[in-house]
Amino acid sequence: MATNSSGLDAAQLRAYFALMDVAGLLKHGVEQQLRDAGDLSYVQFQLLARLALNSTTGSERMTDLADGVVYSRSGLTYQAGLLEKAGLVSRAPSVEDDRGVTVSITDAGRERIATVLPGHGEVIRQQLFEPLSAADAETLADLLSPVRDHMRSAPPRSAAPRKKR
Amino acid sequence: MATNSSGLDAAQLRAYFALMDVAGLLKHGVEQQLRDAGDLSYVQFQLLARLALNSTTGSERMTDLADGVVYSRSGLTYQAGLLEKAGLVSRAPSVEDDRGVTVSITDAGRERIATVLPGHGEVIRQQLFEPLSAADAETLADLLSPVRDHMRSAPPRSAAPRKKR
DNA sequence: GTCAGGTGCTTCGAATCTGAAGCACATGAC
DNA sequence: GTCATGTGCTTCAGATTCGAAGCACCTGAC
Repeated sequence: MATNSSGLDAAQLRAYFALMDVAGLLKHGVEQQLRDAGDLSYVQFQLLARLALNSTTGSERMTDLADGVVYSRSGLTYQAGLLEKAGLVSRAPSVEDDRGVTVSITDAGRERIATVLPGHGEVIRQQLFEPLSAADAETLADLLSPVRDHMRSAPPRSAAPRKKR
Repeated sequence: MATNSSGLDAAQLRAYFALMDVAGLLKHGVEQQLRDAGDLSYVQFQLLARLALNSTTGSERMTDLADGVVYSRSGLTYQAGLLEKAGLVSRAPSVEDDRGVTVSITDAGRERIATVLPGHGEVIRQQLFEPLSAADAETLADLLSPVRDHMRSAPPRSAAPRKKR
């Protein structure tokens, strides 16, 4: 406690730094693989993966996507534009809400994900899980999943309340 | 295993996604606090903190800083420039190696860190450790520290080998 | 010495990211 | 209906990021 006034104990500090470092390094590694294997950025991969795996229809509204991925709305507009230009997703006005835009993954998008996934898993396995047992992985998941839920529930994520006018 | 070809099992997938999500959300929260409390970006905070806490002299070479923080060299040059302009850091040619630049934290830099740290810890505690027991934090640290070491040792981090000429 | 190749940092240009502001539609009060 | 307010998305300007190329110095072979 001598050299810090953060109010965190030693174990918490270790955990915090390790977590952020691992996530940063892992993102780097993954980003490289995705670029090489399928010309995708990490965000683009997340978006496609979410559309491909996380929903039965392969579509989702922009806001839900932005909230699912940790991302700003304007950034999502930008990336959705890139993905659309690449033919991996399509955008259409939402049926129930004329303001909304529904993003759908295309067949090309699914193919791209399929192309990239095996290598992706390989990188994760080598970089993240190499030093971890199967039980460790389970423990890690059990530890972090509640944290994610806690974080997601607390503050109003990407949709910050508008300022007064 | 039906819906993915990543080669990762269910627990690994959960752990991977939870890890990345938690890190992303946490970074967001921390970034906001740092901006409000001390007008620092996350990277800037990392750099200052590393200088303030991690070394006896309060100085370090650019490359070591870049490797310590997960960061590109050119990005570090940019941020070091900002920090220097803000008076939080000073740069001087290295003594032993005329190519090298030694970055040192200034008194103002130390003050800034001290200003920001308590609130920083508060955010971490609320967002990250709220759902975790003391034992959990320890477990997390023990799980992730080896992973970080593994990742740092394997690939040639920020200093990618130069291409042939 | 001197030369070739390696390393430390910066510069440059292009890509990406963000918050704030803007536009269009939705919703509810009246 | 009309109005005030809220929400979904995009646009915009500016900040940040990265990799590649450039420059200066260092190191070892000769």
